[in-house]
Amino acid sequence: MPPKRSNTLTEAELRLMKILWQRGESAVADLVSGLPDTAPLAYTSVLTTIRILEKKGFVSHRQDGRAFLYSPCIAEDEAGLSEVRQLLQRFFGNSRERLLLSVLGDDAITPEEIKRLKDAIANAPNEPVEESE
Amino acid sequence: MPPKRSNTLTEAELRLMKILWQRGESAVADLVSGLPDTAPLAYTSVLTTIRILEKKGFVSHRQDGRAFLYSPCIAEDEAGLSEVRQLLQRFFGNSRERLLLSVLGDDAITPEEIKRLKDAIANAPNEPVEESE
DNA sequence: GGCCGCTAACTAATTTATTAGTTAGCCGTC
DNA sequence: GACGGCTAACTAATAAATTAGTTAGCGGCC
Repeated sequence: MPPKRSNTLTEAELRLMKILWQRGESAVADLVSGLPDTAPLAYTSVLTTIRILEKKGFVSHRQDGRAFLYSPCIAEDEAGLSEVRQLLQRFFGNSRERLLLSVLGDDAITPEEIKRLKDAIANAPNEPVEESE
Repeated sequence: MPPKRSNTLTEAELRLMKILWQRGESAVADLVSGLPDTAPLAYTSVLTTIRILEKKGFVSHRQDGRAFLYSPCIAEDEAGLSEVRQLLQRFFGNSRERLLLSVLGDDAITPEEIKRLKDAIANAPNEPVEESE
């Protein structure tokens, strides 16, 4: 059995999604010009990747004259959360506590960051936030 | 440019690493029998993957009679931390706070989990842990 | 001593991921 | 009305990932 299509964003896909999240609805030419000069891509390369993103359901398009305008189907936050859940499942037995302990135990963390984490969790509600009704 | 070899563990690779972390030094036959009956793999499939893991530097082997015994080169914690850093870089602009806010904002989190996270961070030192000297 | 079974090594097949070239259609310009 | 430039669609090339078959060597068993 060959590898099945990833449900997460690959590097090339994420690069495009970041531009879309930043710029909003964009034509392919916009995406090309939105790429950093240090790592440009050919128009056709971007087109190929964005069509894969559409097949995966991460973006949709509408026609505008001759060109297609692409929009993200999920927000950046949602994509990040989806990746966090993936990580939780793969490496932390779905334990958010174990994930947090890993973050806290990282030698590269600074005291200021630890303080910010403490503040963030202090302000967290004790119940998960309900969807507005 | 084709995709460059991932620095992270793929699904097939992670499955084997988990067995190695659990069992410690193992022969290929041990890995095969350590796989769940619901998703077995052929001996040669495991062998192929474990050799890729060795090429990537995740495992090393020593000879024991005719067989090779494979051991993990990194601990499960280290591998998890490495993935967390990857996630931070890819989706959270290297902000641990933004990652934590994402975890806390997950609808699927339970009040008990939030409490455990609060406890965990309350017990965290204000300075990153120094290596023992 | 020759055969059986286990091992690692090599080969193979399929799919995804990444990058980009070629093609064909449309629209405006000269 | 033909040409140039833009577009999407199609094709292509390469490497990685996943799974597994084939080969060759070595040791033990009858």
